[in-house]
Amino acid sequence: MDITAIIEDSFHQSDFLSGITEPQAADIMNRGKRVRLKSGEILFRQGDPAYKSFFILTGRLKLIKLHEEGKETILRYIGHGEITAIISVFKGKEYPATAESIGITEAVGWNKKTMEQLMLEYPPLSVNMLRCTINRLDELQNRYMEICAEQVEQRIARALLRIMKQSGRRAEDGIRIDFPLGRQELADYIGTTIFTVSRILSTWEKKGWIKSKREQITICDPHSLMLFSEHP
Amino acid sequence: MDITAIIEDSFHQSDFLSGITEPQAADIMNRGKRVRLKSGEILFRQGDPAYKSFFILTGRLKLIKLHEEGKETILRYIGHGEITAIISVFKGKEYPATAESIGITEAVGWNKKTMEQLMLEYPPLSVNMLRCTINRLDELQNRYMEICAEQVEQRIARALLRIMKQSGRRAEDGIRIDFPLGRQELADYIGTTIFTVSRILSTWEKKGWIKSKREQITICDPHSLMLFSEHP
DNA sequence: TTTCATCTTTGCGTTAGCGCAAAGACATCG
DNA sequence: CGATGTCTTTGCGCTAACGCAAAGATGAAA
Repeated sequence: MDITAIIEDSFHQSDFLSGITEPQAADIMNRGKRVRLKSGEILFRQGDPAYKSFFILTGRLKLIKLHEEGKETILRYIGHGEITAIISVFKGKEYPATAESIGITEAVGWNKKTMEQLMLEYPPLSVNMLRCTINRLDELQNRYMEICAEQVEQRIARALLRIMKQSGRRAEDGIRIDFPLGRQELADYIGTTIFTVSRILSTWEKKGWIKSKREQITICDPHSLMLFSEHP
Repeated sequence: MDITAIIEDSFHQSDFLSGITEPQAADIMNRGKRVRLKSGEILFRQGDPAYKSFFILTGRLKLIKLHEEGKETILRYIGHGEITAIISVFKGKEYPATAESIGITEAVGWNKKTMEQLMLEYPPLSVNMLRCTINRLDELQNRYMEICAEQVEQRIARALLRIMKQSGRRAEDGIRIDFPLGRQELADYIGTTIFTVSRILSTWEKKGWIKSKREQITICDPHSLMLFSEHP
């Protein structure tokens, strides 16, 4: 896919580029370094010095935080038009998490110096970055509250709905999550085990709320799921 | 306490004011509205339109997020030199949480317009706000990972240590958390119940790691607690 | 000092969810 | 096509933590 086409595509929905004209966006993208990842490659690794921020053009990243004991937690999925690792604009920081591609993924990366320059030239960028960060904080605050206050079943419902909103595509039988999402991953996203996720998805499938294959989930009845997530 | 003295005090440790000179800080503070709260008053309420950001001069806030079912989660404690509700610089947002004072608390509040003006006049402010937000996101990502990967006992240990770092004061018998912190609050902070917290603190008290009175905790042996939090 | 409200502790029964094991389903590759 | 590796399901026993109840401690107010 050609970069101008990609930019045009990302352009209209990107929070990061709001207030930026299309030619300006093209300039911004051209001044970063293009990265192409196959599926499952690591873009940056938790603990490494954070020297670049990235903007997703196509594909998707999974942001994973590793616990000492080996368990991993999925902080979020990052889709096209989104920015990540903003932390690199500050000195001496490390990446707080690992980013792994899901499917073929293209991104643009800027180092600290370039990003500082861009922020000077395009003032909306700073504010956009602040807004993006605040939105993520807000989302995580909600998830934190949920994990504190809700039972596993309810949290899985909310997780599915959240991921559906961010990455759902219409299919004939419902709304399909458009990237491979295994039971273990869902477990790592909400803080439970693969067994519990599997059991719960099974019961929902019997109720007709969802359909699922290996690493593939379709929500057939979002309404019921939503009702349940609010009044389990 | 006189405002110039307060500013001088906050000044040297405030992430929000880094890169700002003392007279500039005084100007910034004078252009906001001063607020004085008794203990337990609400500064802003979750769901209300977010029209002001606040900087804490003295005292402390508790940031609480309410769940539908009435359960509340404590997102963080905000001490002097810290800023909160940055979200108010964006249009049409609501406060995502409630801020309640702990002890007599003084703050400065700026509305969107004033804050925008200040950000133009003092460029470091934007970057500082971004850094503050990123730091908070980072802290919450850590807590999220912990709640996903660790057992209650370990999480209480980490919570105590975290709060100790942020609000601990030397006392003869250890490091005392310098604001009233009840068992229920600690439970709301890490996502457990008052009973479990009470039981665990009791065992630690028997081991001599902590001393505790009503709403008052002193960490006598931070080292043991830290070892435990890492290798339970 | 007594009263009252609030906070804390502890015992005890219950349970949601964990974690292992083993079998089944599915995709990939030679 | 069979073989292999990965993902998923399900049964089963277990335990960490919950949640109630009731008693005890503490501080503030009257």
